[in-house]
Amino acid sequence: MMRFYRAVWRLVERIPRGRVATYGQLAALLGHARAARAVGVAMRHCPPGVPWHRVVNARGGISVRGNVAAMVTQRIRLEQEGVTLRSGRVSLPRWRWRPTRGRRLRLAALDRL
DNA sequence: TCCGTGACACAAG
DNA sequence: CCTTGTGCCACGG
Repeated sequence: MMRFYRAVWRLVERIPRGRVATYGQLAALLGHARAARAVGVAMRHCPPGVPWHRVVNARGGISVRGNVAAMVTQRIRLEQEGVTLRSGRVSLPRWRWRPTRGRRLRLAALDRL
């Protein structure tokens, strides 16, 4: 159980420092283009160690709900990594993580867990 | 098996 | 820019 969530966490761990990915982007990379919401739920149950703060919504904004502390933490951590926010949003063209396809990102392998 | 729950995305107004 | 409304879907009860 929770196969999808675990695949999401593993993928999030691949996001480099100073870069961000969107919920929809991660879902698509996992081959579930329409499961962006599920990715959000996966983030809410993130096990320690997963760089959840590098995941933002399609507009580059912070989507954390009902948790002011986490919301602030995400902004602080992103800034510490050099990601700049303007009006609470990051420029996706500038900071979006673009994984190199091919041997490195093995979707089949990710899907298997 | 059915049903409610979201850290989504996108289109309208 | 903001606010709704709608479509989507993995998960757990």
